[in-house]
Amino acid sequence: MSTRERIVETALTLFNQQGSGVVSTNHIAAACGISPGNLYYHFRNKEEIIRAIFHQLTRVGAEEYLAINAARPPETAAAVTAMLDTFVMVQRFNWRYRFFKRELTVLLHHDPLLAAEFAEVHRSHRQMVHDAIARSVGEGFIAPLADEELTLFVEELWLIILFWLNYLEVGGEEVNDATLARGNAVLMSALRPHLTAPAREALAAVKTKER
Amino acid sequence: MSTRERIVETALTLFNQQGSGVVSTNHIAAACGISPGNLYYHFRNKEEIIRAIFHQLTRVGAEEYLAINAARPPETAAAVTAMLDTFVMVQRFNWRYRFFKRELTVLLHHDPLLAAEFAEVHRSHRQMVHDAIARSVGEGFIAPLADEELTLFVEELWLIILFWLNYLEVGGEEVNDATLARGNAVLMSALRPHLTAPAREALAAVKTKER
DNA sequence: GTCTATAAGCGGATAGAC
DNA sequence: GTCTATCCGCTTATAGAC
Repeated sequence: MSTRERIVETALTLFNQQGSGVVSTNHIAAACGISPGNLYYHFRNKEEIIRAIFHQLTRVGAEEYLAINAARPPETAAAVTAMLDTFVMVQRFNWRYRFFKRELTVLLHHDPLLAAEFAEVHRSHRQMVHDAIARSVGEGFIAPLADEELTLFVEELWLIILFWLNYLEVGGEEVNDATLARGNAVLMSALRPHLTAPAREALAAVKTKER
Repeated sequence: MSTRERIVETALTLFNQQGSGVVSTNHIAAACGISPGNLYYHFRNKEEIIRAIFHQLTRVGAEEYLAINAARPPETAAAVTAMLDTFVMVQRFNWRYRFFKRELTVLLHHDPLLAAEFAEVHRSHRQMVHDAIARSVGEGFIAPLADEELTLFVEELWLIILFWLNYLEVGGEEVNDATLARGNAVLMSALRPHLTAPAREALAAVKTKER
């Protein structure tokens, strides 16, 4: 692994443990076993390291999402399975980059360049949720919605996905498999009133199989 | 206004504008027109100022909530009106103390004492939402729910209320009357599938009257 | 690419006079 | 209650040798 990559990985670990605010470039260099000067050879400043983490996060997230959803067949059962798998993937993903989500608003306030980049990714991800729901309506998995209702529904789902980890943390709750699963349960609770009868059956079938 | 109160108000303004991370105690003292030493006479450190803001926020929030909900009559129309008024109140409230919500996870990570205090308030507020929904079920305004479903539904609503402002900010959207109103629309969208027929009629009546 | 050394500045916090 | 003066520690960032 190159020095540059080691800096990014080390920074991610320290940021997750202690928060990016209290971890200085000196800390990162020391934990890497390199000198501060060397760190500044590879990165202009701390913001640039954070942006590098963000780029990695974006790339990895897209890959994992596509691996689950790119080629799923159009059956309701497959849709339900893909949806549940995606929920789990997103939760694990958020946990891996937890400092970023935890400090998101502060980081964006601090670095306008990062804010612009994130806003674009944010919109495109929300669009992906929108497309996924619209496709599911077409497949008879979700009950039809007016355009405006669909937009609000997507925002609701996307907000839960984005902030569940923060919700746990501000409530003083530990992040573990049980609390992450509860986040998925909240998502399902938001989704349930919109499911069609076949989807409910498919969901029940998947759940039965899991036991 | 006492010096202590002026420090708290000035700090709130500066934190909202620039973020608590970049505003130092020196900045606050200068903006107050007092010396750094004097500030430290009134507060042991910056965390104590932030906790003072939090205590004000908690007190004001409870007062405003009770003013709307304490003595509402048990009719469905009154329940719908109180609910809508509460949504608007909460949005304005979050905006007034926006730095606190924006930086919440970071602030709590930084100050275990604040974290403990906030967790308690958080639980009690969530319980208030729970009680309000349970009462509305009793009044025939919301369709009956199993206990587990009710808990998930409350978490869903509470999460939207807590993080709508953050959601807007991370998307690079301006916070204004229109985007705050959209937050209320998302809340209504989450609520709508659970409303009973009389509640839908009452809601439609209120909306018609508003025009 | 990597190191050492160091400049320059800021933040938190306190002592002691008034 | 309020001020002035000041200390300490730390961070960011750069210069220049190897």
